Amino acid sequence: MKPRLRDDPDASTPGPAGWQAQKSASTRLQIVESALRCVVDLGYSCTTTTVIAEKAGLSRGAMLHHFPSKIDIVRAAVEHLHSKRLKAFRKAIDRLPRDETRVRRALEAYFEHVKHPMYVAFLELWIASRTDPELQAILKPAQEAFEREWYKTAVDLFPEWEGSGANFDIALDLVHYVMDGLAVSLLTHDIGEHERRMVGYLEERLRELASKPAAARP
Amino acid sequence: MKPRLRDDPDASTPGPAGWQAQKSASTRLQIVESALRCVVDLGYSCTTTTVIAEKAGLSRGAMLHHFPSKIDIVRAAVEHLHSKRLKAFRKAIDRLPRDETRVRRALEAYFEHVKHPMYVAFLELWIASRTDPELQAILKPAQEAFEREWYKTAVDLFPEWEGSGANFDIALDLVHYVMDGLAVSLLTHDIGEHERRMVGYLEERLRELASKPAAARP
DNA sequence: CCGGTTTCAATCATCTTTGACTTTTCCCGA
DNA sequence: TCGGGAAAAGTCAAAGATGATTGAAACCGG
Repeated sequence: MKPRLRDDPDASTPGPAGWQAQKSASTRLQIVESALRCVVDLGYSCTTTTVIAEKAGLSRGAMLHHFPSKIDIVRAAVEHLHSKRLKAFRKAIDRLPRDETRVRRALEAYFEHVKHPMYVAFLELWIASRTDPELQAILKPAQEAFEREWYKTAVDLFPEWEGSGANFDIALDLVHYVMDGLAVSLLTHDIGEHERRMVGYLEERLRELASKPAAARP
Repeated sequence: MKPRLRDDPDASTPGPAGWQAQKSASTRLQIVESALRCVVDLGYSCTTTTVIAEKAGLSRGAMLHHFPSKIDIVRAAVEHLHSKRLKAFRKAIDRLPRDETRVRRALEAYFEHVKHPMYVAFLELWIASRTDPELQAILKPAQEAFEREWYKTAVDLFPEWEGSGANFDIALDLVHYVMDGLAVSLLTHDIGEHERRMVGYLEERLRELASKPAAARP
């Protein structure tokens, strides 16, 4: 029913060592991605070990061999999610041209980021972590790392803003808050004119903040 | 253990009809508020009938007499929450002076609104409703009603903007998205300088949108 | 004072989720 | 070819949540 591991094209470790054990990392990846799919499709509270195993195409017992407990799956899933978010974001930013369209394109890259199902998973986990200390202990450091990376990326992308004082921080905050608000809206209704117009408006505000005389950073 | 219903000071119906049945509406209110408290304190997924009854000070059986099923409690809780949000919001708006400080004060009123635990409950339910059709069927109409009311309130508060074309809509969207983003941020960390600064920035943008030449409404 | 109705309490059966345990299958090297 | 060990599958009991049922207590009208 399930193809042999050796034939599994999902194997992402091209290393020469073809251990059987090493190959079973593919199974772990399947489990982790199944868990994230469950969070997106069913919500965090319905993400039970049973459905994760079902969607991953294994038995529960097999899964609990790789991850002794549910929290271990969650931990691995969060790390995987964080890594994917970061990689996708950096990739999108790295291919931006260094011309006039940078602002617009960076905004749209970030907008794509929050439209992605990955961000839905993140929001589900984020909300759940409010009342789940164990999850919070896992998610908070990952998110803080992401935001630091985001800040660094922004500085890297707009080096000329670095000296522009508080305007730069305000711009980042503005993008952050508006995008989060958009993400929450997009959870329940499809994208429409309001959302697109807001991205356009954001762009104008960013250009304005970039050109305005620098406000003193407190 | 529980005071007699007749002595219950929570009774909000000052009508002359002192029916026993009428008074038991107080018990229903207790249950509903307990449910909302549970959503805020424990999250929606941990809001079980058992803890609701516990926090309300009744037995589970007694509670299930008033609300035959859990979804009935949720329905009543959503309606109560919606009503409370609306009333609190209108009250905050109605006492705003009609002077220059309107914009700032309206913003702060809305900020207070999203800082309130009530809004945490709403967010929890909103996220949960993404993957819970039954909850969505209850929550979505309530939220749409709230947003319509919000729009009407805004028009009422800033009548001179009504003719200012798309700028008015953009201003409302902007406030909406930024405040939602702030609310998500405030879920997990306390309010700080970033949040306050953003409210200040929002105020500037609203004044700008109000004074700028009207953009054609599409 | 009494009977009926409403409110409250307690118990029960069912279902789901979880983690531990046991068994079977498969891969690799000797 | 065979045996060791990892991977996968299946089984089990404990805990928790839900809804239904039954029994007790309080209140009202007559």
